[in-house]
Amino acid sequence: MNLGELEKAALQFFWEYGDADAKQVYAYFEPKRGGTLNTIQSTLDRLYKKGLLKRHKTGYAYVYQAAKTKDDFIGELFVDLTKDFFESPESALHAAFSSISSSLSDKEISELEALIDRQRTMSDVE
Amino acid sequence: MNLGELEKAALQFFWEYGDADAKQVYAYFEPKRGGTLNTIQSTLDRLYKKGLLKRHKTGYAYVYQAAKTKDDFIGELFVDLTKDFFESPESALHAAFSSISSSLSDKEISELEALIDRQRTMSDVE
DNA sequence: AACAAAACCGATTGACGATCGGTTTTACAT
DNA sequence: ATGTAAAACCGATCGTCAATCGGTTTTGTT
Repeated sequence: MNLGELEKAALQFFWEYGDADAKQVYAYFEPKRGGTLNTIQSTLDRLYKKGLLKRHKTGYAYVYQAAKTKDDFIGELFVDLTKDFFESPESALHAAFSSISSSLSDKEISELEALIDRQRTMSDVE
Repeated sequence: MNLGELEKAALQFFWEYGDADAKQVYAYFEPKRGGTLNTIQSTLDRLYKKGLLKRHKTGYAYVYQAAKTKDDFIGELFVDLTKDFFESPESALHAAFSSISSSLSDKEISELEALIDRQRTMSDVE
C-alpha cells in the first residue's frame, strides 16, 4: 500500500477532525495548497477504494470517515512494509524496537512496559 | 524512501548473504525471475545512490554490501513512514505496538520485555 | 597497446498519484 | 414529473520513479 502526499494528508485530516465531505476537506486544504475540489474528490475516492475511508451518502454528497483507527492503520502499514524482510510482524517489531529504543526516555520505556503488562494480563484471561 | 520490488529483494539478499558484486547477485536472481545483468546493475546503483548499499571497486567490478543493518533499516523506514502521522517516532512505535501486540504470544511478549529491561539498564548506566 | 569486463548512458515502458475539464447522475424543491 | 443545482463520475494529461535493456565508454589486466 503506497500512499501519495495528498492521500496521507487527507487521512490525517480525518483522524484529526472526524467526518467530512469533499467540500469540507477542500475548504481545509485549499488555503494550504490550492488545487480544485475535483482533486480532493478523486483523492478521497482513491482512499475509499483502498479501504482507508468509509463513506455514506448524505443529501448530495458522500460523507467520508476514516475506516480504521490511526493505530490500526500504522500497525497494518508496519506489517505490510516489513513482510518483505521478516518472517513475522513480531520479529519486525522486535527489530524496529531495538533500533529505535536507544532514543527512548525512561518515561517512554515505562509506558511501553505498562502496555506489555496489559497485554500479558489479557492473554492470561483468554 | 520508496523501494521497488527488485530493490527490496536485493537488499534482503545482501542481509542474507553478505557482500557480492552485480554478477553474483544476478546469478542468484536470474533463475528466479530472469532479466539481464544490466537490470541488476542499475538496481544496485540505485540502492547505492539511496545510501542503502556501500560499494568498493575490486578488480573490474564494484563489490556491494548493505550500508546498514536490517534492524536499523527497519527502524529508519518506520520513522520515515510514520513521521507524516505522528509527532514522534516513539508515539508511532507505541501505536504500532498496541495495534500489533494483541497477536503476540507470551513468549514474544517476554522477549520484548527483556529487550526493554536491557534498554532500561543501558539508560541507567549512561 | 589490445582485450575483455564492467560501468555508464540513454531511451522506453509500466504504475500510479495528482490534477482538472467536461459530462452524467442524482437529490431536492416546486 | 420536471427543472435545477450539486456532486459524482469519466477520461485525459502530467510528473515521478522503478524496471528494463541495448549500446557506448571507461577501466583493469595481461
